[in-house]
Amino acid sequence: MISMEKTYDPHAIEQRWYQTWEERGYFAPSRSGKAGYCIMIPPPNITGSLHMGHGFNNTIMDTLIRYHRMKGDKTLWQPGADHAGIATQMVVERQLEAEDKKRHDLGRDKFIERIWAWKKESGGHITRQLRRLGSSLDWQHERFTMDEGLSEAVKEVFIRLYEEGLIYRGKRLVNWDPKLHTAISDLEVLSEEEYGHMWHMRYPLTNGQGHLTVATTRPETMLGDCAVAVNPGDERYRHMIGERLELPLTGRRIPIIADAEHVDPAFGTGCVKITPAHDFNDYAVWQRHRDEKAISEQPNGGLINIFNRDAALLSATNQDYDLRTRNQASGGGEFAVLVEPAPGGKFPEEIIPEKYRGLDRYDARKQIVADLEEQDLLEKIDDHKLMVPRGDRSGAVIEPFLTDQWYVKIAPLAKPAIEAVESGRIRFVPDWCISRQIWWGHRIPAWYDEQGNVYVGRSEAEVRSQHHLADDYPLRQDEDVLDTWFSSALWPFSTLGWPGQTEHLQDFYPTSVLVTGFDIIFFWVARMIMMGLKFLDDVPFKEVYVHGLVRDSHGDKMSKSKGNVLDPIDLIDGIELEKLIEKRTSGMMQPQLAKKIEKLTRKEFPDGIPSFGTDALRFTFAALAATGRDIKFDLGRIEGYRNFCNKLWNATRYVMMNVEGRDCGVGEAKTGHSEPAAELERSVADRWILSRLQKTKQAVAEAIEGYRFDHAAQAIYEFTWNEYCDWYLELSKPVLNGDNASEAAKRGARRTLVRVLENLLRLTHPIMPFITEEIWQRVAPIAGVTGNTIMTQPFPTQRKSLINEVAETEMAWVMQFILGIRKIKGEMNISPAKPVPVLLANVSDNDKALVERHRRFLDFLARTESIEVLAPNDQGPESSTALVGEMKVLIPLADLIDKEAEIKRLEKEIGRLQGDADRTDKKLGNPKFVDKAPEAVVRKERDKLVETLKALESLQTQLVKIQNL
RNA sequence: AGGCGCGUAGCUCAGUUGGUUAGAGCGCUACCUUGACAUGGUAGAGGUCGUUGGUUCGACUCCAAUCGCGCCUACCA
Repeated sequence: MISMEKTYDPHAIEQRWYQTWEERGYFAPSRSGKAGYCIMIPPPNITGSLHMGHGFNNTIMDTLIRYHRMKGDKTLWQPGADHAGIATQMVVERQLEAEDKKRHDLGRDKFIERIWAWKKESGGHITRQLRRLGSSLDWQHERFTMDEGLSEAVKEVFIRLYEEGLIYRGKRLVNWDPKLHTAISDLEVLSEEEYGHMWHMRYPLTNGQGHLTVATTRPETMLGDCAVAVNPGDERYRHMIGERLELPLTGRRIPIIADAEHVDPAFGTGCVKITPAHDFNDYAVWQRHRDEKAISEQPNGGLINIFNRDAALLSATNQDYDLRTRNQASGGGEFAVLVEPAPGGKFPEEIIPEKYRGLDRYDARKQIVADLEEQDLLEKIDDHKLMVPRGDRSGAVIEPFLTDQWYVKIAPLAKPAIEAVESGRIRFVPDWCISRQIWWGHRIPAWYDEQGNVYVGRSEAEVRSQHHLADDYPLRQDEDVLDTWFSSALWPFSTLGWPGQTEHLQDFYPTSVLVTGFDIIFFWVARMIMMGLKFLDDVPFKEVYVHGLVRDSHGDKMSKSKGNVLDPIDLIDGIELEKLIEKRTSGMMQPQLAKKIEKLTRKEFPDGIPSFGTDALRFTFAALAATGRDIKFDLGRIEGYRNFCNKLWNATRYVMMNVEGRDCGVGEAKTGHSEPAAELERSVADRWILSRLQKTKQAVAEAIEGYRFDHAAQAIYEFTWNEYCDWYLELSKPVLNGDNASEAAKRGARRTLVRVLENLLRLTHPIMPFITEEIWQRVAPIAGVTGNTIMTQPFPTQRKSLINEVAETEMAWVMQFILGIRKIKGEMNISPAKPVPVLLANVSDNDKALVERHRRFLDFLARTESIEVLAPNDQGPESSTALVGEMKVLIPLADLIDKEAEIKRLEKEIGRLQGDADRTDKKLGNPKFVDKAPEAVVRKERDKLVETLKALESLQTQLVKIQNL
């Protein structure tokens, strides 16, 4: 047997054990298990690296998985990653940028090759980090959303939805990211309040009767106005409805229209300029009024697009012109654009005065404001707070933009999902825009011919054969790819082999639980439910465990720009201060923050971060995982749990020291537990700790089943530290080392020591896999348990026969005795090591028997010099007093005890008891209480009062005695 | 604006269906290198449970109002 170091060192064991587990295939689902238990990992982005949220999330999942695996369930934890379309493309584009290249220089195929190469090289980063957390994921079945199998599932879903008319292509306003040149969904847009201005602009009436003033936050969009709307009930403007205005700077004439729905007379001037191609609300107004002659006679029916894909004003000289014509010919293509001119109409850019063509939107704004000012058409500029929508990836201000995109109809899909969740009201989000103008992702399985007809199919060949198209008939595949979330929504079944009818699908769908944070995930969950119900007729998971966010110790969200990010790996391995600073300040978007971050970091971690090990980190996450609450991650907490690991380690050292090579009364090893091989005697301590263990097992199992990982962690912590170590190990010492203890008693103690420890390790393994495995390997053989790994040992179950209330009561007496003496010593400043003579007064027969039986425990733990039972009426000499029930434990004053101190001590105790007695007395004196409260409660109060009064009397006589000294 | 959550010891958090003196860890104070562990041991100080009102014999717990903080959703040109 290798000797154990005095201090637990996680590094020596963690990676070694993980490798062993993985190599031996322990993570795979058992062949034989009973019930199926399955969790899908929320697939992390391949571009990602592990953050605290992952740490927390995976700790919870792994705890559940290990628990169920030990319970004998057929358990699968499905690993994998998300291809993260936009994020990944951006990473590789940035690399190209460093080489002074653009993705168009490479072309689509080469660019995608390059992404795959990047994935091969760097995509494993996060999965390596997941391994460091001890996550027992079934790596043999790792999946990637761009895998062949998953791509099949994506295509299959797309086609089936298309065939049912649930996927369609349409021209709509979308959220356009002018930097990434793609549409994004509502969920990828983050609106934040920013300070801006409100421009009040005058639009002159064409009849020369003055003007209307419109207020806007975006003056440059006026070039695309098709009307000004007022509320029909607004007295100020009612008479003007139908009149025309001259749209400044353009020479165009636009109507005044009435729209009650959109226009709030109380806001701004009560007049709203309508720019249908660049504002979602205006678009809705336009749809309501498009058939009115005054609108429809506007250029392009009033739907006037003024921007190109960079959100600069259109210009015939820029590339969009060519792109657009090409797109019209191909019926789709790389950039599905804009508004085609109405027959005989103008191209959009021709509507824009030449002066502004080609200007960026913000340059155009400046110019237009200046020009309006010059013509005295600018009434005023107010400061104004507004919500500015930005792309969550690029940070660019999103432009509502008119394009052709693919959509999924949400309402018919959501309906069964809602019924399933019974969540009642969910807002029907506008249909889900699923096409993205990027290259990395699942390409849309649609082909166009030169007439613009659309063919959807699994492949070009399939399309040709299905529609009887000749081989040389020109077809061109849609250039767009699907939103990454489209494939994520299929994750719970695409990973299991769908559309094939696989064994995995049989065993593990629907999965058991989805573990996820609040984040954006609501929509992901909703989409998984919709897709699951649609294609498998069943929900994708039976339960959803939603946990909070991991924040820093002050409750702030961790973010790179705040410089308060903690890396779970740094907590595991530790990191030096300088390295931590370097890490926190490198690659910053705003380098000017670096100084502040450095200062903050130096203050908070003057010595860097020490190494805590994975188990301590996991235990911390578990202990902080209260439901519905964010986690404030406090280093003090993880330090405490590192110490806990050390405590467990050293308890083991003690046990090993005492049991190794000795007779532990363990017979032939069987599965589960072994029977005693030789005669053995169990002390009250043995019976007590075994009883406590049974209750702890139950508490831990119930806590895990109820997702109360904090309760599970606390139960384990308390049992280990406060019961097993503080009391039981100490109580075992006089037995194991005592000359007068029988061999049978020693055997009993050894057996209990080692077997309780072995149980405790299995109990703790789901939360702390590494240390428990390491220790278990040493302890199990001695405890009479065989097996290659703790991972597949049965989770401990309560043995009712070992619950022993008598032993617990008896131990409570022993503990009270010992605590009483320690308290006197502590408060009287007597060294705990100093043996004291003890006298007992008011002793019952039961007390006498207990003293006799547990004498060696009392002597050892209370350090008594002698224990003498006084005659029934003998109150003994002047002493310091503690009560054990009605028995008085006396330590004679002699030279040991300070009289004044003892008086103070007694007075304090009497005061406390008196308050207690008064309170209870008052309660019992209230007839309403006695009448109305349940019998049991009243009796309890009565008993309590009697007890308190007895104790009070006892201490009072003691006080008088000492005062009279 | 709507919805949800949270305010308990200096700090981070528990507190099951209302019923003894509201608990733990860290921190703090005093003492102790006792043969598993100083990443330790023993003893101790510290809370009118955000505020106000109500229900009740009894409220940290239930109800209402209010203050403070956070999140989600939506959004007015």
